[in-house]
Amino acid sequence: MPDIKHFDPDAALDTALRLFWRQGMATTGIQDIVTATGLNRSSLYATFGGKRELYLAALKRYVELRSGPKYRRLAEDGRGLPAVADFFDGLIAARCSGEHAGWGCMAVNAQAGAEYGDFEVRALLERHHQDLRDALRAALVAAEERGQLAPGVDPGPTADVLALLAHGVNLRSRAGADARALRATVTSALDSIGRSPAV
Amino acid sequence: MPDIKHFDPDAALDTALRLFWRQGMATTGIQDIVTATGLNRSSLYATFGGKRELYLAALKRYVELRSGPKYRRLAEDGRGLPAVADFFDGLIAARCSGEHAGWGCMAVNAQAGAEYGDFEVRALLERHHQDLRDALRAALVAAEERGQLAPGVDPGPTADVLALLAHGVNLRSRAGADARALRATVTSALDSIGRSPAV
DNA sequence: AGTATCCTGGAACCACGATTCCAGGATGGC
DNA sequence: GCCATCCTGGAATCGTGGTTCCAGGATACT
Repeated sequence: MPDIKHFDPDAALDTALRLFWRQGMATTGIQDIVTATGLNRSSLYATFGGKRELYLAALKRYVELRSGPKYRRLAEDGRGLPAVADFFDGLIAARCSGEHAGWGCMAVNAQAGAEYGDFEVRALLERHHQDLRDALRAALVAAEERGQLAPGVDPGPTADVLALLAHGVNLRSRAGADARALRATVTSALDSIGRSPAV
Repeated sequence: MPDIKHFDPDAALDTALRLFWRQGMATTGIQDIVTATGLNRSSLYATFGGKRELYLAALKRYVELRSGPKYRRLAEDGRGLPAVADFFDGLIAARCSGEHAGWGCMAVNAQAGAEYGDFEVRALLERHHQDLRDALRAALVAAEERGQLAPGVDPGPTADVLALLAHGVNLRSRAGADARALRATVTSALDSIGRSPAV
């Protein structure tokens, strides 16, 4: 091994990830990434290959490191509806405050944008959606076992409803939607599937 | 008036609209529009001004001519929940079949994309969302008056939930989601707010 | 019929997009 | 300490982006 990289590829990828997340792939130039990371074009290309590969790596990183853990925790949390409520609370907090406020969900953004033309992107996003759906369903099954669900509420379709709701939250958060308003909306949705609807 | 346009501006705008709708603003080039409309760059610029103005006009046209009528019909339909169900049926049909299958909603796409950086685009989309929300609320108020809603279901927050759900449907339709699956999801959501939940 | 006005066609313009290439420098094994 | 190997910096390349300009042609009023 004659020479070694003078920078941290993971850190660089994370910087690129943030740019793609906020601005989308089409409107983020290589120059933007060069400027933000501080490293040179040559190093970028030598390390990641090209813009498409870089975006793909960033999206994969997002799905695995940002979404993945949240979904896994939801799926493994056995408390039922409280777990679902906590999941949405965390989601709204992450979307409306802190460093990434107003950025939405990178995967949702990609789905609505032209990035979606890419075959591998499609596959990643499809799996991402299924992961969310499955995690919600696991939590709802737990809720059902604990008798938390109103009669006639089926975990499967309800998980689909909540997954679409989460997509909606992600989307609206980009518009700078108020966190309290989003929480109220989610609460209303969860109330209508819970055992004793809010009186 | 010495000379008159040799083409129909509305038809040209509609062609541009379809391109922007499908591909987004960033990835649609003026050349694409020139090719699709068959008319010349000069005519395009003389008529619409520039890419940004053209996109803005297309988006406004979309909101007024495509979304607007649907929302108005929903708001004025006094039947309550059946009106909401019909609205979603029509939405899913339009998103999953016909000429625009898999295109999603232009407004939703714009919200997730970089188009959203533009001030006027933001204003248009915000109003678009409010229109949807208001229409749903009007329909839910009618449902409440007719005693169609389950106890504890409030038209206001529920309209917010359904608006986010609609956004989710629009998003997923771009992924080529199955129309029947989407209908089942929507049915599940509507059942949980209706008077007698599916047994 | 003449003419001022506007529209059309095509080329030209300029900036910025992604990508590649080459020289120079640093590294680790022998 | 030498050398093959890889990394770095910056310039160069080539295509494409949006936009503008000008000559030629068509029009409607006088």
